[in-house]
Amino acid sequence: MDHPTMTVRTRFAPSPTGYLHIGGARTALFNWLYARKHGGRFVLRIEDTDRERSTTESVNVILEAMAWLGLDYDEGPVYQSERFPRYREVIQRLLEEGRAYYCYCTKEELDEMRQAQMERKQKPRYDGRCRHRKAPREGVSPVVRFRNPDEGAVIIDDLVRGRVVFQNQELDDLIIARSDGTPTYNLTVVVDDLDMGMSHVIRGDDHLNNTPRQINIMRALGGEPPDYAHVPMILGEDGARLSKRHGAVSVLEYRDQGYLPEALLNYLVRLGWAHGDQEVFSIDEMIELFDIKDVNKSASTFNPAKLLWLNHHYIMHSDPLHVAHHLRWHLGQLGIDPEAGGPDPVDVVAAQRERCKTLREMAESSLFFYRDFEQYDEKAAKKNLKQAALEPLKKLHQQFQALQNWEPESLHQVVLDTAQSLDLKLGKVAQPLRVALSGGAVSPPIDVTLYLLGKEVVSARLARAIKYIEKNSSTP
RNA sequence: GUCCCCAUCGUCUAGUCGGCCUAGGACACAGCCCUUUCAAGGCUGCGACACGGGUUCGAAUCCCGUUGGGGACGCCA
Repeated sequence: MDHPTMTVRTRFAPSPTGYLHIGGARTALFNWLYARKHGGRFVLRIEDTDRERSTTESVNVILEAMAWLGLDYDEGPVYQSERFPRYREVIQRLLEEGRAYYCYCTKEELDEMRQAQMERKQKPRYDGRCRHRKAPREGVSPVVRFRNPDEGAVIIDDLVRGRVVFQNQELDDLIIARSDGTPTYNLTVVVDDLDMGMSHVIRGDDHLNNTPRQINIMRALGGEPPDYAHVPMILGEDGARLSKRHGAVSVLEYRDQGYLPEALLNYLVRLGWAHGDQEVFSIDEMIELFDIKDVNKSASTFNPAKLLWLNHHYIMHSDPLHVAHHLRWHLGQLGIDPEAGGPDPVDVVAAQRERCKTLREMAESSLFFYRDFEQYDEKAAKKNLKQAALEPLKKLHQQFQALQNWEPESLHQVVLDTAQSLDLKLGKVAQPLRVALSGGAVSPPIDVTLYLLGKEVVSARLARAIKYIEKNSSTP
């Protein structure tokens, strides 16, 4: 099976008509993993033969998403729009060899035919009425159809589905060139998979039905079909195919929401594939353990909650340096330049990672480290910044100003001592302090928060809080 | 409608050739513990072999059917 002489070549072939979605990303991942595992080559091909719908903007978004995911390709991107001469040549050859013919049927005629077939409860398919037409029809620019075999069957030994058999009678003569001469999908895929020497075609389940047609064209061209692997679809929570209405489906949207690429990859690889009870896989482990033959046959439902859990896991357990790299980007999105002042993002990551499931969330709840908050959280202030907090805060203010070494341990001791000396429970001191410093009721542990903020900022914010209490709790 | 495919907890899944499965893990959910906030962490609980027939000493695992779901049927890819 795995001939050492035969190098594995896989490809990801999106059509640039939108963003890179979750399902496409998983297909890309599977292809990438398979190539990497076998020391093969991974090719990126842009299927932009439909000029109406393809945009360069969409190409850029796809490339950006691939780069963010870290799915690097060894060849490409190859643009099908640049290979039209080659497709024309192949179409011409099929025409000359009688494997294809011109069809002059109008769209109206075809619609009629289909409708009639539907009414007869038949599968709508082209009946081949132009197969033997000799003369062109006036005023109609023809399409080219592939002449599909009438008899026999196409057997596909799919790497994930097993053997699937299609009767040629079920297939019709599909269009391989539009009336404007441009090639269609089923032709370009075949030509490219052959020309590019693909050894394995790993793609979505929705292409399973196209496969026998493609194999027939390949054979007509004298080519040997690659191995196919049709991976199951990803469904939304309502059981329908995953789409925009199920929430975020674009890869870059996940980036923007604060997901780590490795978390998304890890989630995706576990959709339809498992290795025992293991849930977390590093990229290297995926490459080592993944095998397309182990992919499940059934569709799986996209579960955002589990992705979120994985993301949190990666935030907590990855190298803080790495997480900080991504956090910087998110801080930047919020208009913060961490280089311009404030704590090192690496320290922020260490302080925040338990309580933030996304980097976006972490960036947002870390804003107070980098700039003054506008106002106190209403509830938190009402509960904590009241008369009773005045004395503790004043005392803390003094103590901190007098403190020589600004370290978490000594800061911790100050808070402890203050509470003790005032005969208060720790919460009565720490919580008002937290609100004074962060503006809200939630922050990293108070000593860490103090430490990261620095003496100057702590002093200023305490002064602000004291003033706030004095102003607000003075009864008129 | 026709063809193709699929079927284990709410979700992702484990379940090597049928026995070790009174079906395991993870997410979610609930409760308890820990606790200076929020978390994190620990423990416990809830919860599935779609249904009906076979085959067999024995089936989640094999066969058939039913039902349910998905996909394809385009001068889209």
